[in-house]
Amino acid sequence: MVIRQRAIQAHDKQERHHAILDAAERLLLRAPERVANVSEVADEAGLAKGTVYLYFPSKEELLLALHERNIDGFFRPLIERLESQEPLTIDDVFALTREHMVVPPLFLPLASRCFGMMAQAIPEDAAAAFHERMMTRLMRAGAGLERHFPQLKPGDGVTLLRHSYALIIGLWQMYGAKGDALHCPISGLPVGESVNAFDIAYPDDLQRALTELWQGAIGGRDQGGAR
Amino acid sequence: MVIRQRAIQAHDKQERHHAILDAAERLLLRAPERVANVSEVADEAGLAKGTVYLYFPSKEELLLALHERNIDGFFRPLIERLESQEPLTIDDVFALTREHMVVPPLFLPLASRCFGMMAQAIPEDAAAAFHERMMTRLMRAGAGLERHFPQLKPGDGVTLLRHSYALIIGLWQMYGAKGDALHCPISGLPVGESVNAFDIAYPDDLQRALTELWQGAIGGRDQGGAR
Amino acid sequence: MVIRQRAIQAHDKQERHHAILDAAERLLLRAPERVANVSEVADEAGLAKGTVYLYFPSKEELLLALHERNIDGFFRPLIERLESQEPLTIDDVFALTREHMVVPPLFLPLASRCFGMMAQAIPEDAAAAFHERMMTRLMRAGAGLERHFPQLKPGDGVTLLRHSYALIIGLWQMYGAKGDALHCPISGLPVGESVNAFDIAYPDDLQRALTELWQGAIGGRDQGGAR
Amino acid sequence: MVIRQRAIQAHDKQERHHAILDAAERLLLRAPERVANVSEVADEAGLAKGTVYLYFPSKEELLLALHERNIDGFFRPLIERLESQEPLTIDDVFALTREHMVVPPLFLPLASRCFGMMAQAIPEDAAAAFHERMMTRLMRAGAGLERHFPQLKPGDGVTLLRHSYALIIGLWQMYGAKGDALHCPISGLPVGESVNAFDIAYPDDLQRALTELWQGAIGGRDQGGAR
DNA sequence: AATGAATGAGGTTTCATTCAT
DNA sequence: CATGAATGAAACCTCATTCAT
Repeated sequence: MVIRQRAIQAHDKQERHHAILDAAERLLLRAPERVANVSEVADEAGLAKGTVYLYFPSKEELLLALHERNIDGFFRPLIERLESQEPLTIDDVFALTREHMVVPPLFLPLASRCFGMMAQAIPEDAAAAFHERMMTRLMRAGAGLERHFPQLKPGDGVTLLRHSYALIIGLWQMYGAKGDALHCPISGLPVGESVNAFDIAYPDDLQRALTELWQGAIGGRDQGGAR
Repeated sequence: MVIRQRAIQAHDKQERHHAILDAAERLLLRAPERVANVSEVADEAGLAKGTVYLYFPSKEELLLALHERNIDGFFRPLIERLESQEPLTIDDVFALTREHMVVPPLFLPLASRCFGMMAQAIPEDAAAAFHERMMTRLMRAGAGLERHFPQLKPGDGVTLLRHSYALIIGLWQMYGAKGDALHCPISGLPVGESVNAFDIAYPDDLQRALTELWQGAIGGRDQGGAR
Repeated sequence: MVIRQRAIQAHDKQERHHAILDAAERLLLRAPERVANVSEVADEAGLAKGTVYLYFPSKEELLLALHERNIDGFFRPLIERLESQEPLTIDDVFALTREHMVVPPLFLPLASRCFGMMAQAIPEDAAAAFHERMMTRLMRAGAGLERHFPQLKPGDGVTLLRHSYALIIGLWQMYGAKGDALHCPISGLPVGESVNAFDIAYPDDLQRALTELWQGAIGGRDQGGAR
Repeated sequence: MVIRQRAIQAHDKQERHHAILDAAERLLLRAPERVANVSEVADEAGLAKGTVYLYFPSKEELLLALHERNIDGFFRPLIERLESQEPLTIDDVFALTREHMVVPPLFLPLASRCFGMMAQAIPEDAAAAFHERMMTRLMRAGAGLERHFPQLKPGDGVTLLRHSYALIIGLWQMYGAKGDALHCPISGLPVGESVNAFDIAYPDDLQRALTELWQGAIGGRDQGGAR
């Protein structure tokens, strides 16, 4: 994809921002385990290497921006749903999770990588700004959760979201980058034919784990959304 | 540390194996966030770089071996306890977890790193062998768990261990390498003073998360160890 | 600094020329060791990067123009003084040198840098033009010198100026950018406490060196200005 | 030149050290104005890039080492001569200067470049060590000078060497990298045919400048070596 | 068995300059 | 005239691994 025009309007810049993220996304989809270098991203976006650095201060912040876009793709509909009047069950939350985090092939690998990055490769201030935005999302969603599930005491909503996220990421890591075949729970390696006792895929495994977590936190799932 | 000149006896080789792992462990303890390079490990072990490669086929497999040693430090006492006649409560399991996984400063950072490695840097066959050994441990522990907690159906023990492990790792990653201050659940960044609603440390947070998971899986914790 | 929108009159162009040089000068004063990049110069001048290139064909020629302005600040009063009827001593020349070359913090670092540039970064014709202007100044000053110091044969005035300039620059380089503490004569490094035999600062050191040079060329300094 | 053997003996390492310096020297001779990159140096030496970094911690320190080798080529015979019983004239010193600093085509360009480097690219401790060695040489030579020229008071020998070195470098810079044709005294540009009033080459010009400097410091040259 | 010298791929970022608007 | 978005060359250094000794 070759972009010919210059991005002079703020609007065009937004668009170019997105175009670069899109390029990174395509590369990541093509080879999720590899960390594409900026050269490849630029090529894929039809831009010069230097141009990418006009839009993102470093490779790491580019990846983080992509991750945040993914995150937003989950939180935006979740919050919207939570803040609507329509009642909501645990299964509705799980469905949203599946739709926006589990099914998109990029969310989990990228989230996993971003954990490692934040600590070392993202400068303090950029990290703090990202953090701020995350917190806002999280607290809105947590508060919404508490409204829909009266069993949750103040603060429990955020905690539950946090624990769920931990489970989603932690469990995903056991399954490795493929995400469909069963992997060794601790090594993350695919289970060979000789040991197929736990023949279960990540989505179902996660569903079960989350159910148990939420059951422990909220009680029976049937109570969800009760007014 | 001075090493005997040559390791010819099998026993000596075992010893040198351990000496290298010890060296890697010391370096990792000294700087948990850094990945020591092979040179440093060799120096620390009082050996030459090439010698390390006589005992470990690659840097990654060295780290994996260290991780497995840590894992074993958890599973050995757990299985021993599970296979003894003495009754056991959920809290006993949690206490073992804390003692062997949470408190040792190396376990979690290394486990976290190994997840990333397995997918790309460990060759198929080495991974399979590691996997085989892990499976054995896991199934013995899972079976023991099922014996002690009759609410668990066959296979549930292993599943519960697996989900717990996911939670332990996933949650730890949110707290970053420090492990004491609270970090943003999604960014992994420390929570500033302005947002201190979740002022809780990893060990307590994990305890709560595990409790809810096990409660969901087993029922009230008071039922644990019931005969 | 706000600049009038467009420079159409020749006068406005001159003004903008100066504004850019002023900006470069301010930046250089702020961080003498750094080479400011064109972006910074443009920003400091309140202009766009491209605009700088309307006034200077390259970054190097911009620096050279600034250097020439500095040079002029020395030659103009020197020539004026030499061409006046008032008698003049060696010390008068040294005082002018100190005032216009040694004291201004920019002269020497910039002169030093320009030497390196001329050889490789300035195109032939621009260099020749610069050269032409320099020659004019130099010969006028040299001739004036010969008038005031009859010991000097024709051509000696220019030569003496040339050698003095070499000494000024060469010695300054030994003292590095700081210019106050003594540095190793050959390495340019500050002399540590253990070797403080030559505890002397650049201005005094230079004074002594120039005195000796002029003494060798002219004879005793007391003969200067003799009629 | 391909080097096949490994440098295991200390002696071989010295040799390889030299081989790398030789390679850098050849490249510099081929294109004095260019700064060869490490890749090229390695190629020229018949080694891999990494190997060069085994012997020199950085490109800058490599160049500095080359410069020091040059410096040594001047100081070693100078000191030897000064410390021998044989009488010595100013002209003898000038002859040594010419032979070891002016004639070798690399000395001056490299010295000039090293001035710029020391300030920013050489780490403190390496610079200090270099400095220490320079000081030793300089003080031995300065003391020897004072022995041969009794007009010099204690400390004057070093000072004179220092000022001479400044003149050598400063004047050379005016002549640019070519070193033979006349260049503009201030711009460093070659003097075109139209302005050939100062038709003199660097070696002669330097000779004259040094003569005047030493004359100012010591007195008539005929007094040199007088007992 | 042990050593450690040699290898060389790999990826980031800067910034002078151009040119479409 | 003025802008500033886009370009892309250029060069560094690290370190896992190999293999000659």
